Amino acid sequence: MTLKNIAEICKVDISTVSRALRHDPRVREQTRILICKKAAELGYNPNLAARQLVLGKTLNLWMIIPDLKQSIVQEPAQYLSESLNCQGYDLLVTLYQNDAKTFSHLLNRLSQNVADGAFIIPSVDYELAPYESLIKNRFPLVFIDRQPDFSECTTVTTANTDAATALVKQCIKAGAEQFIVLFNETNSAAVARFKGAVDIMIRERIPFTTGKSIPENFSSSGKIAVVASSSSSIEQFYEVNSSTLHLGETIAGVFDNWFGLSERYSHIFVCKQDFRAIANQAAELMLSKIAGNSEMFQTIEIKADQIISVKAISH
Amino acid sequence: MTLKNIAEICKVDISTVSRALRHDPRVREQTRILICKKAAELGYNPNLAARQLVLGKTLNLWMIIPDLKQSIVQEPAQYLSESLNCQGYDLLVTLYQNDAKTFSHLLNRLSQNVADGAFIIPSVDYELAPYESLIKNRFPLVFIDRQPDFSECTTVTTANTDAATALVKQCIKAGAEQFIVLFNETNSAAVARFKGAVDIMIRERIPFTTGKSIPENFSSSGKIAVVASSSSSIEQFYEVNSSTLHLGETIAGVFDNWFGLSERYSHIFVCKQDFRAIANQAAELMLSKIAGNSEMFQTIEIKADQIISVKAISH
DNA sequence: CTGAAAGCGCTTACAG
DNA sequence: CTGAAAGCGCTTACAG
Repeated sequence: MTLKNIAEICKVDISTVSRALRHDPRVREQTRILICKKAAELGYNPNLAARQLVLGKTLNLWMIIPDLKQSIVQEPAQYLSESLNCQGYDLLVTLYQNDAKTFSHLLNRLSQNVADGAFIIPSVDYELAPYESLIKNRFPLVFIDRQPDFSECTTVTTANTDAATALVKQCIKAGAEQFIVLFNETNSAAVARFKGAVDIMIRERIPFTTGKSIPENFSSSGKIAVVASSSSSIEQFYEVNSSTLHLGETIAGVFDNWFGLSERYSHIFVCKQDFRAIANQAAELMLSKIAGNSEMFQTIEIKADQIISVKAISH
Repeated sequence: MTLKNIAEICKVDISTVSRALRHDPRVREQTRILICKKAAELGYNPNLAARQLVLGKTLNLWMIIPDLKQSIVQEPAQYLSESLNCQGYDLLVTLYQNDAKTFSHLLNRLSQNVADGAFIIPSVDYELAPYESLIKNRFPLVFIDRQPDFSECTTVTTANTDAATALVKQCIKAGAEQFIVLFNETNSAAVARFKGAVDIMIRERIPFTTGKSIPENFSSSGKIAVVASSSSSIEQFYEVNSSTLHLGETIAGVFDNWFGLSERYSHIFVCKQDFRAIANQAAELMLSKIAGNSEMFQTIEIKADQIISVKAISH
């Protein structure tokens, strides 16, 4: 069922059908009504590929993500999808499974006019190479959470340095005297958190380590806090060092969610990223890039929502 | 950068460029090499919309899902994405946020030639209406986990009735004497689980309730088991009835994952669905539908992987 | 082995 | 208010 079929049935030109269906005011109401009625009867649906070809835009936006397990992936995807729908765009989520080949494949698709822009959460390729062609062609790209190692990119992320500092302060307030800092992921978000955590410890002369085990110079009586991006890192650390850690005495500080065994810790703090604000900011930047208003590259940091206490025992 | 540009530069016809780039053996090797070299130099990328228009296929498959929070969504999405990539398809995940309007919108897109087929996890519309046009046009559709209320559909799901029966048996083996059955979701998967759970209880004359609270005729000494699709349903029940339930004595049985507070229960059983098998089966059905080999509608049940014991205390 | 031509299903100046 | 024509960027019979 195409415009041509409808044109034949209504005995008008195909161009009139096209106009009528898009409610072009130039077509006579009577003609329009007839055409729309027939089109509905026949179950006409436009062929989007044809429309895209002539208009040069797709009204699709891609979101390229490593997997579906992390909150930083799930939540922005939901919020973006919602807010972009209202703007007339469809958000299409594609997974690269932390695989560099698949990642390049998906970036390549973007160069083939499948979308008008893309949100990217990178995690395998921080080099310029796979992005080169997109960047040369000024394809609208917005990075979320973490960014590649080159400067020609726009990124929306949490104010991770400040957030990590705040998280550490909470732990100190709860009695932490020594720290294990586990922000070891090799991405810009973890690097910022690491900096935020370590800076304050150096400033306050608090002993800390960034290794996988508890060092000898840690005082056996000093209360230990472990800070990390996810509870699984902390749990893993706990298991390796369970002989030295006392059950129910360690303090834990993580981002986003706590999924660990609570009984192991005396206090658990969770720093909540403001995913809704991140998504809204990313959507806004994308739309202005598509409109051609924002040629600039910038990194926008969103303040973390709050730090909540999942568990606190009085001592 | 289009075929036309390359044709001009190489001083050949556009059709020769098209053939050369697709390695048509008819073009002379020397010509092909020149063309491919130039195309690479110029960073040529085909316009997929144009190709789709002439070929009448997109090599895209959509997956339409309610949200990203459930394992039944996350895991099949990952496995499908992986296996379909190998077959030359891109899997595009779209979210309808449990919203009927958005859901219809996405189904409508499918009628507009955006994909060659779609995997659907329904949860708002079990009626025929929104699917009608797709079904009339024999658009390849594979439902996952749950299915709509009409028969013209192909579904891949867990053998939920058997799985629920097995889960109940585990609880009985662990000492359960009375049951709370919470499979209350209004979808085909929950209905099958409900049946599997209740059937065996009736057969074995075990007292059970399907309500939101513990009924009076429950013996106060008999060990209680609660079975549900997710741990959050059980936790919610526990909180409402915490005054009657004894801490650490109830038995819990759920599907997929345990996220609850373990200390409340004496035994926790988790029935693991075989998401990999579900995804593989769904992919296979989709491909044969696209190839036109499978006009049949069928429901395929995948045996649950296993029931694991997350917590068991000896008594 | 290569070219000229038609066509996929749309949109949109340009005439009338 | 409507039609005839060109064109978006490809692919593929059909000739030669």
